[in-house]
Amino acid sequence: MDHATHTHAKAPQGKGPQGADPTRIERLCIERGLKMTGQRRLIARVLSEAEDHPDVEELYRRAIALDSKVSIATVYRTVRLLEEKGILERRDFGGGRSRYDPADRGHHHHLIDVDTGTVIEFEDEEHERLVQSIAARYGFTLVQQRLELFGKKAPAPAPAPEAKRRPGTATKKDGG
Amino acid sequence: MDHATHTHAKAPQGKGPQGADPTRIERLCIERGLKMTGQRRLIARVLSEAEDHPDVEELYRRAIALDSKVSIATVYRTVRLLEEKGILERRDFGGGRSRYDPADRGHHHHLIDVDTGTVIEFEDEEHERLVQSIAARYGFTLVQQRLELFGKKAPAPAPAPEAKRRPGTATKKDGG
DNA sequence: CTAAATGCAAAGCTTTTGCGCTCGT
DNA sequence: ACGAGCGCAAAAGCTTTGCATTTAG
Repeated sequence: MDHATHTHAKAPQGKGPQGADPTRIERLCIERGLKMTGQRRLIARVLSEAEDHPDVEELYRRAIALDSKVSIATVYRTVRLLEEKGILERRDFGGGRSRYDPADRGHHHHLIDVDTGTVIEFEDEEHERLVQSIAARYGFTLVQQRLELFGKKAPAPAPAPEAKRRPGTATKKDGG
Repeated sequence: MDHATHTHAKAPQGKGPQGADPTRIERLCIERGLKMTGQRRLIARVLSEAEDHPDVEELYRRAIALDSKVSIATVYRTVRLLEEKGILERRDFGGGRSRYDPADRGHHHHLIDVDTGTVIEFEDEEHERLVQSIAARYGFTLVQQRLELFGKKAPAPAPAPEAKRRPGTATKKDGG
C-alpha cells in the first residue's frame, strides 16, 4: 500500500494530543504569511501526517474523514498555492493525477516497483554530485530535478517481446 | 524552438526523394507486424523526421501539413500503440501534455531550461552505472528510468523567496 | 471592514471511446 | 471477405474558474 521504507500516515510527531497546535506544514504556511483558514489548517494537517505521495482526491478523502468541511476545489486551490510557495512539490508517477510531496522532507527520489506500484524513497549523494556536474557541464544551475527508477524484483527481464503495460503507469498503489 | 544540441525536423536520412520508401519508424512498425495504413505511415514519417519531443497536437499539426488525411483520434491511438510496442517513449515535461520520443534514439535524459523551455538531451555513462547500482541495492532490476534536470543559465539562484512559476511547467517551447 | 478564501457547479483540457464505414492483408 | 483501423463526435478524467457568500486579519 505504501512504500517499503516506512509506514503510512503517521501520528503527529510527538506533540500533545493533536487538536490545536500548528502542524509542521501549517507552521510553514504561517511563515510565508498565508491566511490560515480552517480548511487550510486541515489540509496542512493531512499533509503533515502523510508520509506517502497522495493525489488530490486522496488528500480530499483524508481531509473530509477528519472534518468534512472542505470541498475538493479548495484542496486543488490549496495544493497549487502551497506548491507555488515552495511548501509542496508536485510529482508525476504516471496515471494522470499529480501527487504531492512536502518539500521539507528533503530531496529524495523514487524507485517504483512496476509490478506492485510500491514506491521506495531513496537519497544518493553520489547522484547529487553527478547531476550538479552534468548541469554545470552545460552551463546550468540546477533548479529542480527528477529521478525515477522503475524496476522489478526479479532477475533481468527479456528485452520486452511485447510490452502490454504502459511504462510509467504505476498500478495505483502508494498514495492513491 | 528546439533543443540546443541539434536542429529541428530534419530531412530524410539520405534516401531518395521522400515519397515511397519506409521511414525509420515505419520499418520498426513493420518489424512488429503492425498493419500499415496510410495514416500510420504518415505518422511514422513525422516521427522519423522529428528530433524534438512533440506532443500529440504537434504531431497532428505536422501530419496534416504533409497530408491532411488524419484525425487527431488516430494520432492518439497510434502513439499509444507505438508506445505499447516499445517504439515510442512517453515523456512528461510538465505542461499537461504527453510528449513522445522514438525509443530507437537510445537512452538519453533531459536538461530543461526553465526560462526558455529549451530541452537539451544528454547521456552519461557514470549515471547509468549509478542507477543500476541503486536499483541493485534494493534488489531491483531496472525496467525504465527517468532523469530530468530543470535548470537556469545564470549563477546560483537565491533560495526562492517566492516562486511564481510552477516547477516542471516548462514554458512550452521544444516540440510544442 | 476589505481583500481573500470557499463551495458549487459549470467549463476547460487532454485523452479515450462507441459506432458505422473503410481498408489492409 | 473479415477483422483491424479510421473519423467523428460524444464522453471521461483531472483540474480550473465564475460567482455569490463567508471569513481571516
